[in-house]
Amino acid sequence: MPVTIKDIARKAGVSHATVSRSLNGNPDISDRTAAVIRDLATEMGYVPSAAARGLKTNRSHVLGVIVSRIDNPYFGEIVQGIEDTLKNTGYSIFVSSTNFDQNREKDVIQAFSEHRVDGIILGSVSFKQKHAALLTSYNIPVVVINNQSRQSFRYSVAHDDEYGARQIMRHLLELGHRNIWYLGNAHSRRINNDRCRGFTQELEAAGVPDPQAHVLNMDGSEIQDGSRGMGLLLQHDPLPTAVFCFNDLMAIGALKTLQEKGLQVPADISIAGFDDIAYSAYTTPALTTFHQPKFEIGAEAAGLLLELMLNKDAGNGHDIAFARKIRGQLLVRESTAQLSSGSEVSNA
Amino acid sequence: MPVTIKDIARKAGVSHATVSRSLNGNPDISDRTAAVIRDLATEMGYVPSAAARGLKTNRSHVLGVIVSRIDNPYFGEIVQGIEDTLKNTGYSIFVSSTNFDQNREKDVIQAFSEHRVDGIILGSVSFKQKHAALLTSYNIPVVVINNQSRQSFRYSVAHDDEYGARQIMRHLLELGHRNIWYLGNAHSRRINNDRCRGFTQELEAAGVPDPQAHVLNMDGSEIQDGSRGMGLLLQHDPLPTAVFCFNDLMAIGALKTLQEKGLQVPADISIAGFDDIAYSAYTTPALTTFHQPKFEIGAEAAGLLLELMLNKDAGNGHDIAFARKIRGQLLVRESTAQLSSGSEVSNA
DNA sequence: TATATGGTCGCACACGTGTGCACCACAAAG
DNA sequence: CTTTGTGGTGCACACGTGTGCGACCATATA
Repeated sequence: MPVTIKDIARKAGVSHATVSRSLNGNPDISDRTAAVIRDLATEMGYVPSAAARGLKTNRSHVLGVIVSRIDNPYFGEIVQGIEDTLKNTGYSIFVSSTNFDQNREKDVIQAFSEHRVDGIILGSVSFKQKHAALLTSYNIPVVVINNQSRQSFRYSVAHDDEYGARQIMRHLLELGHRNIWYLGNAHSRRINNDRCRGFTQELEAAGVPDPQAHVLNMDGSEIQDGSRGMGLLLQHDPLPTAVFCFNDLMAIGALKTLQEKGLQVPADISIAGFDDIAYSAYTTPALTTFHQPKFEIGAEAAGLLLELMLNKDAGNGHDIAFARKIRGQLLVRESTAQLSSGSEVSNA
Repeated sequence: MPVTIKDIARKAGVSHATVSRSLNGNPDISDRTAAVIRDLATEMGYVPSAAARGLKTNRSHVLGVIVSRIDNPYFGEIVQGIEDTLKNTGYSIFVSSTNFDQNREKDVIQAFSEHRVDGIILGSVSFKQKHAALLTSYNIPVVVINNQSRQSFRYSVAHDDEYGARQIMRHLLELGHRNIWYLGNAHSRRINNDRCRGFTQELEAAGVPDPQAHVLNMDGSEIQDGSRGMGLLLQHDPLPTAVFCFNDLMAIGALKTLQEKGLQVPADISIAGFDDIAYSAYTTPALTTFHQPKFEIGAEAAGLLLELMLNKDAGNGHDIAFARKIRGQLLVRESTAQLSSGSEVSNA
């Protein structure tokens, strides 16, 4: 039903080839003819068909983005970063969530490949090995963000968790704390390892013996995990003077437990989170945390993908692996404080 | 580069037409031939081209979703609802954010129409009249969620804000409160009007004189607006015993101000929010609010869109307007409490 | 045996766009 | 005048898929 270049050609008394060339700025066409046709096109409300164009050019001008859930604010920021860097490039993006479902993973890949997306950004946590291999088997660039699956991808963008953990620890150490615990999450191995490594290495550098003894890993990273974990830590004697939590959600859970037990934060215990999710600024007390620049990570991934596609067009082999680490920033708020001599609460 | 039905045809010794019919389940083809071809297709890793198919069938199997920002958790939940209802229908979705930018609005519409999306869901706040008209000028179904623009659309899904506001107010009235204020947001006219109407009507029904005198509208709905608004309310004598805030963000700002001023919530003042955003459950005290079912709203919009497209295929004129209101649920948490006789704090 | 019937399948065209090559008109050079 | 060059445009095919129509063959019926 929409007007086609043939309609324009008929009205202008030329062939559709001439219309095609005119609208694409082909220099073979005389300026006068091109101008006439361009005017006619806008007047008739011509909108090119991406399907037909893609059929010829083998480029869909569509990118696929896969996350685990879109209603997770963490991914929301990443996707926003992707979209903002893509907005003037002529690319549209498919957004799909796998919801941790393997069948869904398969369906999403199927849909993406049917539409011949020009590239894919993988922002999901786990991705089954088989599906990851399937993805790379198509000859299109794939960029993975904070890769969690066993499969390692050629192009990746990730947050530098170890660096972030070190900053958190230096902050706590500067405040005078030595009896610090790490409340971790055994489920996300890679991330947890990086953050835990930052924890132990800084403690060792400060001369604290056996940091591994001060690590407690939970089976998840939700609020209730933090809450329960803090309950366990409160059974130690002497009590920790500071706790570094795997992420902000767990820190919020920790705050809740401490409040229930009548302990003051940060007077009795300092609490630090990680990631800087939106509402960590509005807890009481406001959470000290490490800002993970999710928006920038998404933007970086999109930029990398654009570059890869450009190279592909230019015929350059893109066989150089590329792994970019992005660093965030320490955010000192109200949940951490100087270790005061009286704050060593005994449990006896 | 991918295998086509012609490749399969060559290998099977049949015409590409037979392959096409086999894969589409056309009964003209013998079961034996169809089975052979289907096996061959999967073996060769055939993936149909959506572009070529769309060119013939005039159906792209793509839907467009427009929101103002994806990193807004409110829209994140809506989009998740849309995606979940669409996941087994064979539709993929473009997600674009306008970011309140008119040029961006235009670009998004352009991209959608080039790709010939089969339908559009509009979850954005404001949409310029001209662009809204442009959208409806294409002959594809458009469903609008919580419409904020002047343009009225034929098909809409919206949250019943007036109903929600009434529930909040009945809750406060049952707790014994009479000196209740509404802290509103002048910027979003339609929503604010609905919520404010619920406020005034319930107060009138309870016999409270001149409810309009207890309305304070701010120029926005962010945390700082709630914070500032509560500061203004604290200059009244007698102080309100309860405040109904336009949304949760403003309520959080209000909580912050009260905490700074040393007032207890809910002992001194009860606070209620609206929308039930994720972190309203983790403020101290946890916020009493009204749960707006964003996920269901998105799902309902997607379902409506599917139905419209089905009718269009069946040739039924879809000229009956359809406006669905969705009702949420009161969520009583810790920020509201019974009016105690001693809680009438004087400002003198 | 001739005809009708029904089941299978191929031919050929179409969708909207891009592009190599040939063609034409015209100007400049011989 | 013919030849050569050049800028502008059309012809025809291609991309991958769907589909109306007719061809072909096997079987049943008269």
